[in-house]
Amino acid sequence: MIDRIDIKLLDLLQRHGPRPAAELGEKVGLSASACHRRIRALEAGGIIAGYTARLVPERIGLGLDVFVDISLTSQSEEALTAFESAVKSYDEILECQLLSGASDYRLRVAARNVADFDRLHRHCLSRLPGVAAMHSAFTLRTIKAFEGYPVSGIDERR
Amino acid sequence: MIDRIDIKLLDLLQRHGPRPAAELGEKVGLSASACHRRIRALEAGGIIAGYTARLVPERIGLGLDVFVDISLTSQSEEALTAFESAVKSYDEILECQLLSGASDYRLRVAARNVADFDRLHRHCLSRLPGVAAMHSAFTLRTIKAFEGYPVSGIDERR
DNA sequence: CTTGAAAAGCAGTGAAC
DNA sequence: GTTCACTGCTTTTCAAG
Repeated sequence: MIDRIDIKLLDLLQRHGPRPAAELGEKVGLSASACHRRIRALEAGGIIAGYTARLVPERIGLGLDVFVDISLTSQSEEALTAFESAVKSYDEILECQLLSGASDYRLRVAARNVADFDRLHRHCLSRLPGVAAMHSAFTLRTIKAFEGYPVSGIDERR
Repeated sequence: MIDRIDIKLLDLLQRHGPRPAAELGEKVGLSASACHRRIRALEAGGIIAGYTARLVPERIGLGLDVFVDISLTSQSEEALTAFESAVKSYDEILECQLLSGASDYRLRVAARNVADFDRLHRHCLSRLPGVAAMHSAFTLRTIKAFEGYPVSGIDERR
């Protein structure tokens, strides 16, 4: 269902967005309309969820990137649900996963600076329900920022 | 320099990508060309780094999301540099940060499944230079996936 | 059923106000 | 910041493989 050309397309789309489809077609050796059809198919097939602008966090004043690991006092269905819906309601929480291992949840938070993180901590993190312990780790330096999934290996992976 | 309209624009661009600028303009109360000019200014100002297609990892066979925390045997300049350039060379490593706290580095890795992660572990992680200890945490469930920075608070943050 | 060329429509782009 | 006009991309159509 997904062939080499689709993989190339996905790679280009991840790197450069939906810029002139004709150009994309040229790069993968496809006519403009054929390329257009494939992209629409990838969108319709739920492989492409949508398109976004990649913002530079420093340039919008969000220079501090923090991981917050949290364990809960209770693992009951209600406790998890309450915690998760609180997490979803805060825009400042960028990501949240339930992890294997020691801590239960890992959040990712962006703040302007340490003082702003303190504000976030009081205003948002401390209001999350059922928190037993919280541990923050600051990003000192980003070696590699997320820039898309490795798509070239899809065929080997199927 | 960045006003309310820019903030609205950034928010829309993060959510929906660079889709018809005329539509964007309408939503923020701007003519098509005024909107276009603002977007170009945001791009030229380095606030917008580019555009990407958001892929659904499960649909490209990458159902397993893993954090790998790593500490090094040496903190020397050379050791850090060697480690970091190795990290950058592997496409399978999606992200990498230098963190405060116990572990030195945190990587994020996407794999097809547990067996594929094992392959990655042997083929890529174990080849990183100067690793003293490695600890992996699997994402059991994603409560909130990254969908852009909270842009509405920028003006308060300046 | 799929592909590519061409036509029609519409959005992006720049100049003038 | 807006209007207008033009260029060029996207999208549809249609005919051929």
